[in-house]
Amino acid sequence: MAAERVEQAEQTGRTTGRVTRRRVRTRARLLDAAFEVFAAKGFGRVSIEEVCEAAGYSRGAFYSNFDSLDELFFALYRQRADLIAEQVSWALALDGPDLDVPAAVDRVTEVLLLDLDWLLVKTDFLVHAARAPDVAQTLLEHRARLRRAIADRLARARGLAEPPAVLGDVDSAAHAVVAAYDGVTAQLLLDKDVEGARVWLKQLLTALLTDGSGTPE
Amino acid sequence: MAAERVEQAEQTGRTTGRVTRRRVRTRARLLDAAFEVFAAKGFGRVSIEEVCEAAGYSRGAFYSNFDSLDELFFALYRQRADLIAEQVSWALALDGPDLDVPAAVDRVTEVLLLDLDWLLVKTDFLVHAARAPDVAQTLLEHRARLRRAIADRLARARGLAEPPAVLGDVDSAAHAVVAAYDGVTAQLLLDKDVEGARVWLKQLLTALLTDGSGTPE
DNA sequence: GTCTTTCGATACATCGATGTATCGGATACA
DNA sequence: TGTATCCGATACATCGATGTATCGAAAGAC
Repeated sequence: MAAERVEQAEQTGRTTGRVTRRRVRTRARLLDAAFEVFAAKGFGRVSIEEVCEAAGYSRGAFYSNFDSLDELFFALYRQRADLIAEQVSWALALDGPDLDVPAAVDRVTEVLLLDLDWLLVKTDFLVHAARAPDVAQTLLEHRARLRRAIADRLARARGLAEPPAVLGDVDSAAHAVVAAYDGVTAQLLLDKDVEGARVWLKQLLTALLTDGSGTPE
Repeated sequence: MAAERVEQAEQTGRTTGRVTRRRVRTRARLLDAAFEVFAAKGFGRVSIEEVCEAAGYSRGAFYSNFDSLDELFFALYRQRADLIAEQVSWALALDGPDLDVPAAVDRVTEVLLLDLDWLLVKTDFLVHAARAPDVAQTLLEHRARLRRAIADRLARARGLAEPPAVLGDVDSAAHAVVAAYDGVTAQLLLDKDVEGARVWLKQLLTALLTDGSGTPE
């Protein structure tokens, strides 16, 4: 029942009927608390009560807003993922019509590897999605959108800049960019060296996106 | 107490004192069952009892062999990871002194992306390790060994083949290989398209390891 | 300000998982 | 084959988490 209410609210964008202020606040706080707790302990080791405690609410509040931890997790992921996606497309759009590859790589790298906690939660979610086909579907669509955005950007730049890589089309290149990101993430989750990861990702991306001929201007 | 016994047994490679046959068998069966169950449901959603049931034992057997699910998980990871590592170094060593890059890539790719269940468990373990520094340490060492093996192989091939990539040294190249592997894994976990992933990984690796000048012979 | 509706806190019932202690059968060794 | 040891099954006690039902208080409508 909690889920239906929320759905309704999201459809209108505003609260429908008598769905209200207080609710939005507590829902937001629950989500924030969940983020902290999930990041710290991992989705699999968190109880509903822990989330509520961290948020300063009782379980009553939780069950009034969500039906299960899974649902909350999903909502949390959507919220944060959308936010990141926005930042990325913003970073990609910064240049004029022609793209300065190294600069764009720099900007995107900053955004993507900024928050270790987010990477933790995101990876947790990946593992979760890997066993829930419908969730996986959603995640795949997110990833596809991201790739599309990158591919579009690269395509626009292609005419002016040098040929990009050994990878044939821009789609492959975009695919490679995402793969590199995921790859670097894995290492980062273990060694926690954010700066190192950032440097390494930049290096990797430039290697993938520019030909062997050196940095383009 | 279960842990100490096991440690002892692993040191000698054979059973010490009165540690014995039956034990080894049930331990192995518990590990196999754990693999299945973890792959199917994810580490976070599995109870000790479920593992025992799948293995055809009672919880008594479990507590006689392990102290916790975490310990079993760790043991399981080591077992399988060592096995894979062996297969990989075998695949790498197949060529003579000089390396046939595409062929080696083919072979390694077969080994690495063969078993979807293993990827699931492995990723679960990564997420687990990301929050347990000592476990992370072990995993990092595993990865370092793998990179070293790749780097060594590349170094031996370098003299004869063409310059490899835009990435400077062989260490960077090895690093990139691992990153590509992890990156492709993420996608594979979602779309479950093993063949596609294999093709894509090959493409990515050849792009990283051979210069833009085309496939080397 | 009142009145109605909604939200969230509390209390309760239940369930499943954990860990331990104990015991009977299996196994190695003489 | 006898015997001492080990292994794993069973039973039990406990704990924590879940979900629900109920109720008082807050918030919006008028």
